Amino acid sequence: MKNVTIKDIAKVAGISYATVSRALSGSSEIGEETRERVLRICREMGYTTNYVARSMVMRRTKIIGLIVANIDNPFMSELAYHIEIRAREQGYNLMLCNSSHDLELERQVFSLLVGRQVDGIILVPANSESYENLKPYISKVPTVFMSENLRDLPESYISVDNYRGTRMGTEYLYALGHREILYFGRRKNSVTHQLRAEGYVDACREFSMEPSFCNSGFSSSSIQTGCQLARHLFQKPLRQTAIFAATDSLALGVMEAAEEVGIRIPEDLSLLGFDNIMYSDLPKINLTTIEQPKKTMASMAVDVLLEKIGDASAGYSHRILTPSLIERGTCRRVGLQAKPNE
Amino acid sequence: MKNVTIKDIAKVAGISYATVSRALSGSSEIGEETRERVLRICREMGYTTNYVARSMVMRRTKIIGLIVANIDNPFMSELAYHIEIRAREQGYNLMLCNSSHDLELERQVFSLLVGRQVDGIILVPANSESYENLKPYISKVPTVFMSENLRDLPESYISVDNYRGTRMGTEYLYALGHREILYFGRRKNSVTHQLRAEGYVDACREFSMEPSFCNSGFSSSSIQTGCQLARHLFQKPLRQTAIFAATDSLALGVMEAAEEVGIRIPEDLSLLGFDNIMYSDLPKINLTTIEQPKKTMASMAVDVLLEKIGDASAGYSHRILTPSLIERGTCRRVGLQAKPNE
DNA sequence: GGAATGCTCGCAAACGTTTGCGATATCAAT
DNA sequence: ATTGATATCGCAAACGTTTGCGAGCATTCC
Repeated sequence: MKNVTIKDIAKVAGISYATVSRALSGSSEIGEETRERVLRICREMGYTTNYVARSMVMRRTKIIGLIVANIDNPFMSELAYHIEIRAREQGYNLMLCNSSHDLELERQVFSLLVGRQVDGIILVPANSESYENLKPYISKVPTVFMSENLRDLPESYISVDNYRGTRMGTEYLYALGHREILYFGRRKNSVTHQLRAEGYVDACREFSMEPSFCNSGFSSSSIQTGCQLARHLFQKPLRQTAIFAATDSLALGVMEAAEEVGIRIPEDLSLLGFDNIMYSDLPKINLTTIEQPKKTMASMAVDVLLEKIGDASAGYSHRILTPSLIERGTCRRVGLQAKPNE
Repeated sequence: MKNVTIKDIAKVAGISYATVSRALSGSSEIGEETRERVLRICREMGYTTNYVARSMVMRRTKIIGLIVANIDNPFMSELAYHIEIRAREQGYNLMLCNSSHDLELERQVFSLLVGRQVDGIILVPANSESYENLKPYISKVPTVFMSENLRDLPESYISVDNYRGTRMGTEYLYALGHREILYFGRRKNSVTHQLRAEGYVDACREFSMEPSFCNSGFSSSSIQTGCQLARHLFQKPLRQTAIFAATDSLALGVMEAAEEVGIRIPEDLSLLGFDNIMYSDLPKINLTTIEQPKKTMASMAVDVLLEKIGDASAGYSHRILTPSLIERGTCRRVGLQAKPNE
């Protein structure tokens, strides 16, 4: 039942176990015939290298930790998929943890991962306080932040240009004729949301529209929270002709609430999302949205992380990817109704 | 930069490092005052136990491996979420791998995980050949199979009663007045699909309906494959009044294709799914479906696994959970049209 | 022929823990 | 005072690798 070790191989081969190690590691300090003999014996005896022993002496585990708020969330799981694939390509395995949007838990799993001696950590922060919260631990292991970009963060992060995304989206809605746009679901404790809100506001200013908000007091942006928020919103008639949701999930929640009260999308109300999660593409959903290039972000995150792992003296880098508009069916052109000042 | 070890603590405390270890492990073979002094110093110096060193000597890593086809898939990611939470509660971390529905890759990642010395593996098999494919490796590490239940499998697995699920669903459709039901998207290389198909067939027999199939040649059940299949199906008029999709994802694909050709659901065609993924609950989707108790399955999977890890001599166990019908909006009562034999 | 070089390979330390065993000290009991 | 028991702690081995160093040997060069 005991696994066959390098010493067992050495014994049957009649050589020192150092030589076996060299045969396996592809070292040049070994004769060709002995190498082949060793490899043959390894195959016959079913040897597999013990990574924890190797990690012990090499002082690196070839494991990277991934902390997300919750892996059941189409955005996170898509990211995680591509991260795992990319990491494995580079010889790394993934250790997955859910922070459940809880700062205390996030700290716990983070220090757990450094105890695990992971070579690096990819973190999708719970919220904007994550950095301060993790500061003492972060110096212990290369870390790259994702998605939630913390402004002026002295650590590496990967994200889309959130500001540009909402700006682009707002311009799009303006071009469709909308003059009153509600920004829906802004969270206070998220810099990502902050930036998105700013892009929206600046675009409004540019077109001399009055920005208006429906803020969210929830700690996460799920369909449920979106629905609750929207239900409340729909209790009184809406003067805006379009809703720009901070998140696709929130937009789905808006759809749900709209359905309940009989508001038709896009006939009565245009709806624009952000993220382009997998299900926004469903024809029944067909949500117009701002896309985050998730696969690119994922590969880039592991590449940046590995770079940092390879060169500890390297500084940090911020990679901001450009979002793009995915035009589908939830935004409608509206006639310009006469306004007092026109 | 170097992490503080148990020896560093011993040095400043002026004691042997064995004593430090005992203080940390909560051993009774140590004085109360020294324990407290050691713990204090550990806190001051920021000591964290090195899990790989511990794993080395303890000969267990407290890591469990999770292999799924692809984590971006609402069913898998929901499962993974609850598995990770449950595992961490029990002191285990999760190492995640995607097999991408590929047997060769599945074998690769499996042996990678045993090399990682994981204490056990939870496997959502790529298909029905997975067991044969992994047989030589499986003896090396406690394994529990999930979801894809392999009939007569001499290993532990957790799954719903797929047979009962489709049987229940078919009965439901029959009760709604449907007399011609198409089973959609059966895969050949999946026992889960096999069992679901059997439940459907037996229910048909019971009600003397003629079973009919639209088989899938694809290796996975995604929205895309469902849509392609359904597009082809919808080229000629359908005599059936209801479609029982083998999977919610497939059902979503059917919706997509139906939308394209103008078939209304449920007015023109009733649609029943299986799995109850998160997005089936969206009001725009509102898919009637057979639910798998995913959270229960997840907790049970780690519990069964840990049991097996704790007692190596334990045999295997099969846990079959009962599915339930979630009645939503895609199945419609139909009038019984006069049939020749009535 | 001697030295220098290059190629293989073995020796042993090291990575940071846990733990069985033995040593010492303390204390109560006889 | 001697013994025995008990509590506390140190010593050192062990887990399975990698790797610097040196030994042995053959080859080559002057």
